[in-house]
Amino acid sequence: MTSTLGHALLGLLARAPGTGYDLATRLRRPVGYFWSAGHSQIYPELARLEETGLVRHTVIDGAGPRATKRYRLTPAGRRCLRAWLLATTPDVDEKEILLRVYSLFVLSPTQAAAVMRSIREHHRRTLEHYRSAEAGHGLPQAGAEFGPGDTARATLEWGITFEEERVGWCDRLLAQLGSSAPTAAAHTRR
Amino acid sequence: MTSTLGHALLGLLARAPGTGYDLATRLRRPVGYFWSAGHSQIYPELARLEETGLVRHTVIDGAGPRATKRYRLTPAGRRCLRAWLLATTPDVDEKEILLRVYSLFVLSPTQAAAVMRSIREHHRRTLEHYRSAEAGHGLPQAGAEFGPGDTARATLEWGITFEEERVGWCDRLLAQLGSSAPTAAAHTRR
DNA sequence: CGGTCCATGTAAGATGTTACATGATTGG
DNA sequence: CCAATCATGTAACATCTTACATGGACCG
Repeated sequence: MTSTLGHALLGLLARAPGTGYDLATRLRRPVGYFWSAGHSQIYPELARLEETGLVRHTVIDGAGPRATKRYRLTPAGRRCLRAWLLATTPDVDEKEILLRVYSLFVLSPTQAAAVMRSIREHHRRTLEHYRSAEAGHGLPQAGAEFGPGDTARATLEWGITFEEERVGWCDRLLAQLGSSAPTAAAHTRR
Repeated sequence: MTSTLGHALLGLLARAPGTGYDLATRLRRPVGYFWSAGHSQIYPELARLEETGLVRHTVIDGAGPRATKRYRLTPAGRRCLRAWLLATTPDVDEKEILLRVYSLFVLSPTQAAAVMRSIREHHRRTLEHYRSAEAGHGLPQAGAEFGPGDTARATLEWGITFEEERVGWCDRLLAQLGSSAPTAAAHTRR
């Protein structure tokens, strides 16, 4: 029911309470390194989250012509965030994956490791797909001229590099999580 | 004036003519590795491109209850695509960068190299920014507990790895462009 | 005879961006 | 005095996703 932006806000509020304005700047940096939203999206979303009982505000004194509202996460909001992180994800997009990782600290290390393993698996599968596309039907081999085949190959190679790095990144995070979890051995050759 | 999707379609048609349906599948794979659009976006966009004179269709026989239309790029469409590729871009997003590279073959190697250098510069600057964020004010160092600092660092490290790889990728493409014809002529293919 | 591929379109809804609107305080 | 920062909201617009609608050909 709750949108991606809603979960992003819950994740930010899980770190510390804040005003809508504050959340907007915290979205720009550091979350903004991979995703952002304008304040015109944030204010209505906070109102919606409050209606659902996931956040709650108290009026504090501050600048601005209207009341300054400090929002904080409710226990129900924290439960909602945890449930979202643990939900089996069909085919998530980039920003959502990074957003999940960003909020992963609300879970126990064991649960966090489980989420990371499923993210790793997702990237590993995509990587396999790209590699078979590269080997398969294929892009014409580079000739003397720089042509459509070269630019198509360039974008595919980018995808391969990207996914390889992502799998490695997942592995590093899993190691940090102190998981003795055996990650399906024998990974990425190339 | 023309949207990103419009330029994507022009880029696809620069490779080969095709129906809307065909363009939709060509967007899914291989372009879809980094960006995609549904047919409900594509059909109206093709109509708009035709109004502007950037594409033109001829009715061919095919399946479906309606007329099957094969679209092809007009000379004006090719000019528009080239102009878009060469336009100085303020702060482009990921999908747009990869889309540019994908269509880069319509430019001369010299022009393509210039575009790649500006893309490289963009990534290098972002990388610098991330690195100073990492060194600077900073994320608390890893403690015994896995906490918000660790997930924030993880996403930042991802950004750094990502941009590093991108710069390297640009360099490899530039090398390929350099070894290809340094002669500025005969780029009017097809 | 049911599913998938071809093929084109419209409509409704969610999400994201840009602009309008207001106003106090602080610093150059 | 001009600009930026804090602070909240609405409105209009662009874009993206999902669903509705139609129908022939071919395969199992």
